[in-house]
Amino acid sequence: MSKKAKVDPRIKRTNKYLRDALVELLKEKDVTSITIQEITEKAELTRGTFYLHYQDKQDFLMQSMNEVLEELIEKVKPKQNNEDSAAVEENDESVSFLKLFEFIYDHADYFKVMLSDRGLPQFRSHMTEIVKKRVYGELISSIGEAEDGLDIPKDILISYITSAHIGVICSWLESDMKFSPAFMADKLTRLTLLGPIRVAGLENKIKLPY
Amino acid sequence: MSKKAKVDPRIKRTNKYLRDALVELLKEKDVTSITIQEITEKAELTRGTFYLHYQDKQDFLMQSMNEVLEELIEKVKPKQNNEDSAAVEENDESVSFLKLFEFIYDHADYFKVMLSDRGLPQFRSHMTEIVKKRVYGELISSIGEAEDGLDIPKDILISYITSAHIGVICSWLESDMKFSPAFMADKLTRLTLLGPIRVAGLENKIKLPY
DNA sequence: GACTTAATATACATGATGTTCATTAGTTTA
DNA sequence: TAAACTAATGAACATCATGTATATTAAGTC
Repeated sequence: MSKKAKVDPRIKRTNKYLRDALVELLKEKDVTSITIQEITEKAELTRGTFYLHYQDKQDFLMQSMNEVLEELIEKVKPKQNNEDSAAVEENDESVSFLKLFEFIYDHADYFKVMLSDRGLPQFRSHMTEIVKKRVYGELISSIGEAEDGLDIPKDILISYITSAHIGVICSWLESDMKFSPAFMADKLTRLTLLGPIRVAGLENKIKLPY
Repeated sequence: MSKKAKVDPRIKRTNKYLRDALVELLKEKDVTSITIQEITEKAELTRGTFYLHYQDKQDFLMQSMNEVLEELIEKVKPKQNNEDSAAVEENDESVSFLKLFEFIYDHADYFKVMLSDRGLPQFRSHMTEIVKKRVYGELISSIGEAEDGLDIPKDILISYITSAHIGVICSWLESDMKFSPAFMADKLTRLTLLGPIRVAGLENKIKLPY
């Protein structure tokens, strides 16, 4: 299983330049108004070189997005009970949310612009799918496949929790990561398990309609 | 106060044609790859006519978005205690969420594409701001301006709830409004007040880490 | 029916795209 | 180290969407 296929260093260099240029440009203007011209100029490459590697702008954007997000998926994936690594699956799920925040922290520049409305819209939906899988996993591991016993349609429940997560991540990025990844992962887990009102300590002050 | 400034019927007609064409095109391809050419073709207008009313594509998109969302804001705004309308402010907030779902239901085609990743990214953030205002209003009216007493940073709390709302709305649209607006508004309120786990009836089955 | 203004038809300059090909420069390997 | 590959460059070209301008026609207003 050849993990790395010995890719020409010039290609790696070119790709890096193009992606760095993209991130730089995204700080100034939205992805729609960025041209291939501008990207290659900032990368100090010829426009022809761009077309040597990508079909068009969309292709380029999707490939660079997928590269980052596949790395994220790998990092966030719960460890398998492999041959050597003995069963350490205890707090697996909350760990995976911590890893999520840590990864985003390490790529904050990129995530901040890509999740803003200047970024590639597909990035948000891809992120949402990734988080949804983790949320789903957390639920399943807690309650099993119990589809029916719920008092609320399952997809509404999952969408509520998932989207809440994305929103908290965005507001964290917009605050320039005022809090630590560990703090955020903890608060997010509590928000979901106890509900926003109880976590805020407002359960007495608020009028519950039932 | 002249509410309507007697706008030429030809202009109204043109605008309607352009916007209808946009929605049609958005069902097939994403907003980025739609050209002014295509819009005017589908609208059966000249390209010159487009530039008689809008500076460019972005201007057109923003104006049509704002028109719809300003109407939404008006509908969702809690009724003032006006001269005539006596104080009926009882369940004001949950009513406003119901109105939100009803409005979206009436414009489902538009909201569905605009909130998807084919739509205008600014539409999502604008919607988020609108919902955030309502969420904020609901909290304030329940607990007052109590900034400090919270066990969690206020902006995290608000972001959590707000984004959860948007997510539920999106999943509802994607399911082609499987449930009624009243059902959705009710479930959403319960999800927030009781928390997702309690609403699902899972508080016994799940391991609470505290 | 006269006046006003929106829509059309047409043309034009500009700029980004995507493709091609000969040439130069950097990597690999024999 | 020289030969063989292959990536990057430079330049040219056709195509297409954009944005602007203007004279003409059609629709709405008074």
